[in-house]
Amino acid sequence: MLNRLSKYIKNLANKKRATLKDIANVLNISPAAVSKAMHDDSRISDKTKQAVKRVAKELNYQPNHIASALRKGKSNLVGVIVPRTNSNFFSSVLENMEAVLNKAGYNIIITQSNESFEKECKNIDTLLYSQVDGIIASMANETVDLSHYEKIKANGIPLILFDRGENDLNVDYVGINDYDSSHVIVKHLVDKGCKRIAHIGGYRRTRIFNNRIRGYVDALKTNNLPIDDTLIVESSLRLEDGRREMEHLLKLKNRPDAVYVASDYAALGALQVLNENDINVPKDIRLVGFGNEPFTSLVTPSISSIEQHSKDIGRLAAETFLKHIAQPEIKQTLNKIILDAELIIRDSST
Amino acid sequence: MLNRLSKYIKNLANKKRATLKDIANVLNISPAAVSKAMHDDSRISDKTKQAVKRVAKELNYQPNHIASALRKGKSNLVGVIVPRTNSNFFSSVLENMEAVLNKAGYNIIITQSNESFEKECKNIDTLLYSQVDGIIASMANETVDLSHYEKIKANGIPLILFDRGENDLNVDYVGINDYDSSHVIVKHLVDKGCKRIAHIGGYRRTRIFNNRIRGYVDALKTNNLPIDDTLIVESSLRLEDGRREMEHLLKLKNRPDAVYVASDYAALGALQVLNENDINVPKDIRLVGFGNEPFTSLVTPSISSIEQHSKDIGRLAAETFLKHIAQPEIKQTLNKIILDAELIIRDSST
DNA sequence: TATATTTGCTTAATCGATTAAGCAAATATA
DNA sequence: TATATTTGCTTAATCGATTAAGCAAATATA
Repeated sequence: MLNRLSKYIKNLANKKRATLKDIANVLNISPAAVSKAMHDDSRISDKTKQAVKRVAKELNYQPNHIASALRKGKSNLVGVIVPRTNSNFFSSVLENMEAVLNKAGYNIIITQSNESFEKECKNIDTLLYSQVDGIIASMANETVDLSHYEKIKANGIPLILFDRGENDLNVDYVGINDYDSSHVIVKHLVDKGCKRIAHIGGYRRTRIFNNRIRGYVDALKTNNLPIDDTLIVESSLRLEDGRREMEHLLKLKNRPDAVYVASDYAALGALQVLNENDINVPKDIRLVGFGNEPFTSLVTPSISSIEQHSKDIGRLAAETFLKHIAQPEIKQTLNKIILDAELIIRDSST
Repeated sequence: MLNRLSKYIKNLANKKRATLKDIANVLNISPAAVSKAMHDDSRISDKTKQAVKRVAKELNYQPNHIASALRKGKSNLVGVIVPRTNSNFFSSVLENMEAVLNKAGYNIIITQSNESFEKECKNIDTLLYSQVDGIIASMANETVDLSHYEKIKANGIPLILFDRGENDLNVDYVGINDYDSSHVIVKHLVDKGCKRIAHIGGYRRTRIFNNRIRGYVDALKTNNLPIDDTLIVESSLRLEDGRREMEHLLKLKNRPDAVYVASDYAALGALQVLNENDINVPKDIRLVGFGNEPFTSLVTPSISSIEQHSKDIGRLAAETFLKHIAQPEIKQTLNKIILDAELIIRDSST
């Protein structure tokens, strides 16, 4: 046996990787016995187990996950689709998602849609080809047609959405409460004595921005404030959109005394315009952003913002996937996990 | 044949996924012929190809990449290891890397080391188990021992390092020229009339920070400026480190007239201290950071910084991998691609 | 017309790991 | 001592796709 072993070790340089069969040959037993020994099957003797493990180490054996995936019909891969990774929110979600899934023996394949419907379709195809055991996704802004997501459901693997979801799909969802966030912000500003609160929002056709606008309008009603359509604007919420809309709001006869911006980037643009016009923030106009991007605490004055709990969202989305895997009999139904948003109050609104 | 087809379509609900065999059964030909037809083999008639493709569509056939990977000994997966995704630099690298690899039919598995040596070892094991066709990595700060990277080379798959590399490994590397970057920065500050240039750097034990310090010292010599050890400090380069070291520099009898900080976060901390002490930037003290983080253009005054060409690094690392795959006969040798760093001049140093 | 070549497939093995079924030897139980 | 059970393996099939080898029919060439 020692001869066989040393022969095999010599061949290591030539051979690619050791397989179960190689170990079996060294020990003169069947590959089936080796497989069982590696998995500590109770019907294999301790003596054999020890021998197998020793030889496995000696040959630097590494199991071929692809072969095992094919046989078991399980790849231990989870596909993830995000609009982009180049954002603090999404990269933080991914980080925590990965941590949870890794612990459970899963790896993730990350793909980006770049907010494009077409790319999103391609990503789904790619992930299905790769035989992923499930898909966790946040929808692109462009996406309206949902047939490609139905394809995932038709494949019989779990689909979990986060942040950007869609009720019609009837799948699990993890996200924050956009509607309530607006209430928290408006209440905070009212408490500070604000009476004319403007809202620089996103486009209503995107669910999350629509919810923020609805929340804003309802919160004004709740606080007995009039609704003034000139104080509600829709935009793409980039930095320059924030600048343009803030300049516009400053030209109004009756200026607002607070601005709630639905994105931190646009909020920063608004802040730049306010600073340039020597308008004191927060004394003259109070400002609140959304997303708690790192720079909100770095600029002067620091910007109050909504923390989206990216860590929890990543963790919960991963755990939801694992729950489905553990109990495959449970049919996928609409099961929403909505996290309470948290307002981080900084200098711009104190 | 129509009967067979409709039978199969009916079974779709029960059956998981259609396979080559299913298509073969419908058309009453062999699975081998179906495989060849799908790949447009010249020895298959057009009639059969059309029939196969029609039935494939009808049955919603999706090739099982795992089976094909096992047979072909090629997973079309590339493993990537980054210290973290939660950084503008790394997420941008990943984005561009993915774009190039996707086009070539590869998917990427992203793992994070969190700057931990132990996690990095685990990541490598995971990726090797997954039978990746290659690994692209940026080393954790903690990593000194390189045996786990040798394991990748022993496996016979290409290894490409970027940003954080190591000469001893003798593998391809893509990164910027840290040493030259320091020269560019020092020259810029000298051109602006600065005579006492301080350097808040990282720890010398990390290769890239060591290179930046060496570059700074040599550039001072080149410009006939004296080297003053009180103006060189090493730190972890977080925001609070920048604050502390800047406060320290301000207490010197002979204050610097410029500060070159080896990270944007520390540079921001330094800027905050300067602003708080009513020191005019750039008039009294000029400031330059490193990394071109998005916030450098957002703060007041905006911070000059070094663009690390994350897009190019991602693209080049991916292309280097593809080159190795295309020409497997080429032995892996030390092949460095060093990009010229670009100084983005902003208000803090004009 | 006789032979050579091409076309269009089939057959059978393979990539590694896993598992149901089964068998002989060892041990336990009646 | 005779039968039942347990232990420790082996045999053989399987997961889907791919491919080398081969064969018969069709077509081309001499």
